[in-house]
Amino acid sequence: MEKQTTIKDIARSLNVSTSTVSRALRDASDVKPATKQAIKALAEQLDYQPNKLALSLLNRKTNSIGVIIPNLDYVLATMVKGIDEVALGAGYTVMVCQSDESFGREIVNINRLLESLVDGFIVSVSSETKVFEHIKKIQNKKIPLVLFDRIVNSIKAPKIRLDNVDGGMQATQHLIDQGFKKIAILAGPESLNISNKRMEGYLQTLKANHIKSAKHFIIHCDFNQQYAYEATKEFLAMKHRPDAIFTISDRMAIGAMLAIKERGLKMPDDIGLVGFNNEPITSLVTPSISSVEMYAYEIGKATAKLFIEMLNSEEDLSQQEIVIKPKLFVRESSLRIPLT
Amino acid sequence: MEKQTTIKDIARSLNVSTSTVSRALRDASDVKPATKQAIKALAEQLDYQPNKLALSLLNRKTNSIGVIIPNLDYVLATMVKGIDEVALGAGYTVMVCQSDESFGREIVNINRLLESLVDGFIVSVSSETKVFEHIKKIQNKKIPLVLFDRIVNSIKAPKIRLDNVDGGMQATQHLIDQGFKKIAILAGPESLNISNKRMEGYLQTLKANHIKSAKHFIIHCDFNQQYAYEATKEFLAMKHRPDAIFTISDRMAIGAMLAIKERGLKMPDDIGLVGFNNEPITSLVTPSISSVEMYAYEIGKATAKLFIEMLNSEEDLSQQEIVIKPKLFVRESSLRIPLT
DNA sequence: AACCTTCCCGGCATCGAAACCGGCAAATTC
DNA sequence: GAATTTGCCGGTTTCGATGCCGGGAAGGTT
Repeated sequence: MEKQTTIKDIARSLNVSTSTVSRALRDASDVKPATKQAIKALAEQLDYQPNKLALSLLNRKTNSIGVIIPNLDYVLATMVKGIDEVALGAGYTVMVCQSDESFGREIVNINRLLESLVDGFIVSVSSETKVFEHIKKIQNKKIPLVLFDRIVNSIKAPKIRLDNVDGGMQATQHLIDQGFKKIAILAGPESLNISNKRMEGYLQTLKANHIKSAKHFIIHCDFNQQYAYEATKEFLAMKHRPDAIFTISDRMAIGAMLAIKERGLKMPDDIGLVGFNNEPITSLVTPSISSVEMYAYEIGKATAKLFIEMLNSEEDLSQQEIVIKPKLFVRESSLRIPLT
Repeated sequence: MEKQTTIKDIARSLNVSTSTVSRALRDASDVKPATKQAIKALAEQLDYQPNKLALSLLNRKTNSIGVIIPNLDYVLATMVKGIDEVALGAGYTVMVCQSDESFGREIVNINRLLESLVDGFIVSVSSETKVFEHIKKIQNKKIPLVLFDRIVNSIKAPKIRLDNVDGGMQATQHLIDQGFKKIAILAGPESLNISNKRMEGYLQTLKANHIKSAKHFIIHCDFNQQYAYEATKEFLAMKHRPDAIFTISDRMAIGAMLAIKERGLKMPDDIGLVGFNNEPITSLVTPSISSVEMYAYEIGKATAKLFIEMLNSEEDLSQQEIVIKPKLFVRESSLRIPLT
């Protein structure tokens, strides 16, 4: 790494002061046109680029955003794309740090970026995260924070999330409408809000349809194909096994599908299946899997917009909560009665 | 954003100089134990964190790496995970910037990070990138650069890549061994090295087996399911259509599969199919698709390791090229003769 | 000739931290 | 008792860029 051209180099070469160079490059009025031109020409020639670090130090502003996410799966990668799109347009550089669903990594990542590297944080927590001191630390330092997707209710900050309850309701109501009677749910980690909300939608819908929910029809497991596969085998081994399964992610739906196929059961005749996220894979497997679209790209864009609004506005946006409506896409795995 | 605690605040509070505070916090020997303890206690209490910007400005070192990638698909996300893992362990913060396969975005991203924000670059180019001035700019500034996956031969820099020729050979030889005679290839953009190398393996293998290659059995198209779908329809509409297709990515293989199914052809009996990347989806579709594993996570880790080695070593590593061997995973889409 | 504008530019402080140098006092050595 | 060492600490400079203040020179006004 070589020494970059600085304002001093230009000043020395032309026998002017650094102040003059600075003024000339910023097109200030009080510089003699001839001097200004000479300075600009030399800056161009030497490929001068102002040192962002020096400016950040001076202005206490880095023009970058720290994005903390639990992993880089399809949904989050799509959200990051949305964030990126908006942030880049607004002149911000995005620092993506994934914590690999590890609480420790999440803390390390946040602490690193807290060292005056970013102007604010956009955070989605890991599934291991059960205490939130590291996130409150951000707020204690009065650094802007926006939560998205996997939000935390106990933290007062602007939030963007899917209407997960509604997603759970759409999926469950659809299964009921299709004539399924014994609907089980493969829920995610109990620590995650999104998991519980989707389950809440499931429970509410059962109740609204006067169907009793059964504890043994609820299994919590990690967002992981293998766990879902095994949990589904549990379901299928029951004496009175469920006739439909709602999984709160598509990866889990895939695991469930494998277990169902292995058992020799047919979808949707023997058993129905609905997933969540509407990943491309759901329409590629056989049978194709019904799934709830969560509009990840839009969530990403809305998050970045809200974040930038927060930076520029004096108002307290911490009560703000943007809720995106999901939409069920019906496919073969749950379709017994043709949709009208 | 509030003013952070600085070394000066501590100095003022305790009526010592900033130098003393600095020394105390770095555990230098020549500070009176009592003073040192008082300083440390106050620093702890005020939650003092050294300002990274100031240090970076002083030391000309940011301890962060710019990772420029064309998108965040499964393979690249996996590679980024590998890079992250190693970089984090070595004390570096990773700035991931995806250019969304856009040449313009790639330039913008690189220029932003060039403004003294990173100690070096790890780059995989976009499919639109045909001139490399922006990458040479990095080198002109003598900033460390490592290329990975989608490498550029004309640039002299350490490189980590898959043995793409070998991957193409494994796939093609396998199809030949399975009795396929008329093997077509769905190649990627002609501008991309990885695409051409995989095709080179295909051509070499045909030649080695005394099979004539046919121009109309080669179609170039973007890494895109839809394009692959349409290109495959072209193949299938031919009078003497191919009896096997090798696609250089799994997304393309999926597109091909859809076209094949639509035409009512059976795999592997009517037509064989081999993809590339070994994404999870290949084992989930029906029939499952044979694919070439490229060990993305390992490539990511190797890349970060080489990069860090480059930073710490005086040697010229620009001739270094690490080549990872791929491995074909055979599945239903191409298996006519049981493997022994 | 004295005064005032206007134009142009340099000096200095600032941001936060650390390296370097130097100085004062107490403790140790001869 | 004088000389030297050691412990402890402060001042200054540096990194790159900008903002503010002030000042010299040229030109115009009375």
